[in-house]
Amino acid sequence: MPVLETRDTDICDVPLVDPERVRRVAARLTDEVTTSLLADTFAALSDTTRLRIIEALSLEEMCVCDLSAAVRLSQSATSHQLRVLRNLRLVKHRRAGRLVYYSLDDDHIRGLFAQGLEHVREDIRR
Amino acid sequence: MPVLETRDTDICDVPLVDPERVRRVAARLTDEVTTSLLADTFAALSDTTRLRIIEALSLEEMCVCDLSAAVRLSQSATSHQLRVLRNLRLVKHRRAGRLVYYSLDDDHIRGLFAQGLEHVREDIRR
DNA sequence: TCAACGTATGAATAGGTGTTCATATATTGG
DNA sequence: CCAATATATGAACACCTATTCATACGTTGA
Repeated sequence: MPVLETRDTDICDVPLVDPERVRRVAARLTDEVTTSLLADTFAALSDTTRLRIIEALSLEEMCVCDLSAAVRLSQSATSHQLRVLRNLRLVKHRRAGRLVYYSLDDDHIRGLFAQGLEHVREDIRR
Repeated sequence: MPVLETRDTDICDVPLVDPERVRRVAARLTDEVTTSLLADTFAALSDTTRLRIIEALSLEEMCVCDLSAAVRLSQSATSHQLRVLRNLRLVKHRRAGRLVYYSLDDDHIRGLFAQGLEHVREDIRR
């Protein structure tokens, strides 16, 4: 977590152009806790390997071995990333003997993924 | 960019449980270029500082000075982050004398932000 | 034209992240 | 109960990122 600057007296080191606007906007910003969780959620989607994992699991439930093959990632790396996604409660898992099957546990993520894709594709078109 | 593992002969180092499924899913994964752009887009949203900037600019157009005050960040750090967002074409800017006004240049991002917020808030509720 | 001001940027640095390698854990077949 | 197998995890390492500090750049008022 980067150090957040605190300015009690003067908020900014340069004179404000429109203090009223600054106050107004600052007052409407989402609280820190929520923003932090939001950042964590997007961070889960900010890596190509996790995106591939998420997309794969959004298609079908898979065991770790098959998943790692499908996304072309080592078993270990796949497992590490699955833990990240598990901690964020984006995937769920069930045991089946020695196998562990993972699947998406969050429809919002599917939605974010889809909406992000739409944006990128439109961006590519230009 | 992390090193991507390549396995020509054997895709995985462990025997596959369901090779057909692996093939099927792998075939449907989004191509690398698009996935990479998608990851970049989400990466822009994966930091609380940038999220605050994006939210502020989604409310009102602001000059760098006022923006840095509103999001409680140094002028320099704000400027650095604006460059990141500019490179991703998420914000646009216009000069007004010595001032430079920034605003959101991407409605999709507003949508992603909103949808992400919705997810997080529902998550907090539980 | 020059000083002042708002913004941008390069370098340095501290902290974070993703992978690999080695190994531990859990489950089952024999 | 033991060997084999699937998955998980800790440590190490290379790379990336966000901030600060110093300074450069661009614009304007005097």
